[in-house]
Amino acid sequence: MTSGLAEKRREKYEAILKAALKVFAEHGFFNSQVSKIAREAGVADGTIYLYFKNKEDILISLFREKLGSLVRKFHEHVHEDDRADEAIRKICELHFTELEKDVQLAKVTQLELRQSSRELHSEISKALKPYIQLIEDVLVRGIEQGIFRRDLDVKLTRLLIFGAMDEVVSSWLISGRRYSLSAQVDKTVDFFLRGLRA
Amino acid sequence: MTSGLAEKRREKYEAILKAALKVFAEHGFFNSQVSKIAREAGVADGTIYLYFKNKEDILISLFREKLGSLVRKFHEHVHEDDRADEAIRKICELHFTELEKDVQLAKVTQLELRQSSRELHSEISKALKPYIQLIEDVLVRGIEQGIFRRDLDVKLTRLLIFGAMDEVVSSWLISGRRYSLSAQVDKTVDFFLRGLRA
Amino acid sequence: MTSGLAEKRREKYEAILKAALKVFAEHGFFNSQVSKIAREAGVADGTIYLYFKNKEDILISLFREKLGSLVRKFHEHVHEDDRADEAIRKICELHFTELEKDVQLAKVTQLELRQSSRELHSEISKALKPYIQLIEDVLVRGIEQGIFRRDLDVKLTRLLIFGAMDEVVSSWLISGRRYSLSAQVDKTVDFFLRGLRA
Amino acid sequence: MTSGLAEKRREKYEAILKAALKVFAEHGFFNSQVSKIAREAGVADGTIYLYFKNKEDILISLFREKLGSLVRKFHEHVHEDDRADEAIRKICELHFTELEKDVQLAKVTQLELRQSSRELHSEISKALKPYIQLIEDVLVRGIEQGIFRRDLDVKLTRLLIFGAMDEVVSSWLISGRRYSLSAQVDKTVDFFLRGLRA
DNA sequence: TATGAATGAGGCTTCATTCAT
DNA sequence: CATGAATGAAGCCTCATTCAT
Repeated sequence: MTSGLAEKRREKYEAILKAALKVFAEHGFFNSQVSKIAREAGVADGTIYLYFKNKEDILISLFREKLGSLVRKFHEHVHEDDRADEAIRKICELHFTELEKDVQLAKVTQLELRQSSRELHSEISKALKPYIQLIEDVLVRGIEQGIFRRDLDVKLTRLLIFGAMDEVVSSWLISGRRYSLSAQVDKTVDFFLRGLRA
Repeated sequence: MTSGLAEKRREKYEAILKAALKVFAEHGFFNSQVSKIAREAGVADGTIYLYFKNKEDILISLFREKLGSLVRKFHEHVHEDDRADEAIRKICELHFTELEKDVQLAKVTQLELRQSSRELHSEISKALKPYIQLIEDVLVRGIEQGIFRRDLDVKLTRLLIFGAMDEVVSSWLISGRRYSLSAQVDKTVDFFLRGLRA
Repeated sequence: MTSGLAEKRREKYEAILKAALKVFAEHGFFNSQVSKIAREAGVADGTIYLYFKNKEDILISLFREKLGSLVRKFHEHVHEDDRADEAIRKICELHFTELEKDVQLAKVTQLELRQSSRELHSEISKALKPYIQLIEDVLVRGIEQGIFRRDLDVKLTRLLIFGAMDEVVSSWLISGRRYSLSAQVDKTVDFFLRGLRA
Repeated sequence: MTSGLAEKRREKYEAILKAALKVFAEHGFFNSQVSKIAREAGVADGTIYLYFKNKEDILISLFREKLGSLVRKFHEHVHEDDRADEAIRKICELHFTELEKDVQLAKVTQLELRQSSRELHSEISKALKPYIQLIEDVLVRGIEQGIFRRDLDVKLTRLLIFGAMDEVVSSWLISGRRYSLSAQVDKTVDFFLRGLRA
């Protein structure tokens, strides 16, 4: 039997994060009040501070948790022995479908990702790093497999790929999600692979 | 001699915007105080409100002015009879060199571009529209010139290109500008053109 | 023991109103700062806003509470089966003695009663209505009892009576309360009854 | 020929007062901005301060001028050899018709008359004094003429009369002037005279 | 005299955080 | 652990008044 106590704690922790995701997505970080998150989570204002250091810590934790589980999902679906071009397709597919499934996460990711505070920035970079790294790994593998060009600058190219996908998601959000995001996968991947192939 | 009155007004208006750019770049919109902008501009707090409706209006005006002059610069350098591939190169070159020259503008663009407030968002989208449109125009021209693929989705592709460049700039900023941004032009354009060419 | 929670809340609510009464009486609504009321009430500035929507709401609530309890007092002392002329005497007596007892209330009533803001005005009219109505009821009863003239315009006359008493109080306040207000009851009522009697 | 200079000055002085009357009547003293008065008067903000010490001085001057001319009008129409009861009728008639003719003055008189500041209060009392005194004079004369009761307390009764009329005007204003004010003269005077007659 | 741009003190209100229960 | 009332610092904005032109 797992500890009922720690489990209870974990549950409330997640309830608060879920509430925060909703509130941040709706109003943005600076226009979200801790009290609103508390109400949404069904706890008292003070309770928040038993689980998080401060308001910013909520956002950071949120990114860590959410991006962590996203990255895990990528790793589950992209394997070392996959062909690199298939891996790139898989990555783009996951990127678009996962954010299409979880609009709140998409909003927070796109709208709050580039906020201000020093601490925030480095934390978010840290949380994103494994994903960017995954893309780089695939690029390296593709070169080794002879599928991608040898002269690729993998550090630069991973940014081009991530940024391009990121912008497609942002634009889709700003448009009010008036079209299918996942329907953009094929054309996007096509553009990438032409840029990558040997 | 030309009207000293309107000129004086224009000068102060620009002094405030210049101060705002500096303060916003350093602290982000929500962590910037109007009083700090006033001090930086060498005017009284109240003076700000003779030139701007409120704090948000400063940011919006800043975008309008800065992006407006950027877009003008693009139009000066990219001509209708240019080869589309050369135009793409020119765009990327300007994008990187202009932001490398004006780090504060880069910071505000990257950090504040995706802020929250409804009004803000639509204003910024409006300000960016002509640039995104310019990219699209070049793509269309490229297809007409037989240089780019006929099956390009220009609406999607303009986002891929803009997003990729945008991410390179962001990453460069986050890195603390430890390398040359304009040195990335060649490899970036190479990647683009492979994705675009017929 | 009864609920200490709601009781506590009520206590603080009344402490703030009491403080507001004092401050408003001394400086007038527009020259009173919320911070001064808070200090007088022994609470933090922010606490005020846990009990009142804004500064104006304090004044409105003050009127509602104070005039409400005044009106209640009138109803306790003036009964349906009283002779109408005795009822008029009672009303004037209470009007003068109650305001003589509570100078701060008198000041706020006289000085702030006719302030500007739309909302304020209608709220105050609403709070005063039952009192003016009480006077009218007594006039109607007097006519029915055959004590007062049948040709009285009760809507007009209630204003004459209220206005006359009101002015006596104002003048007494402005004079610096250099004479007894309640000592004016007999002569005032005498004047009224001559005007009313059949 | 009168001095064109002083005349010009007088004209602008009155233009500002007229503008102030309009603005104060519409928004109340505390919600009226000096700049709004200036705009209404067609002068620059700074010009106001060439004619008035400060904002409060505008209100005080306004009262002095307006009440002064009102009082003059009363003196023109009420003569020493009139019967006192006719004089009372004349006073009430003028009170109602003059304020009915000049709604702005009525509003300022009723709404701003009892505002806060120390200086203001005493100034207004001073400006009102001659009018209240006029009523008292008539009362005294009425007693001498054997028309009014010998036992009248003239100091008190002048307040009752003024207050009653004042309230009728206020109520008429608050009602949105939905009925004729001057139509109330007969019944009002009837009430007064019953209270006064020997 | 007249202007009106500039000033800057000051007030209302919000909200992250604390702490007594 | 949980609560939520209370705190009080801080910021945006207004507007009476001044002064250089």
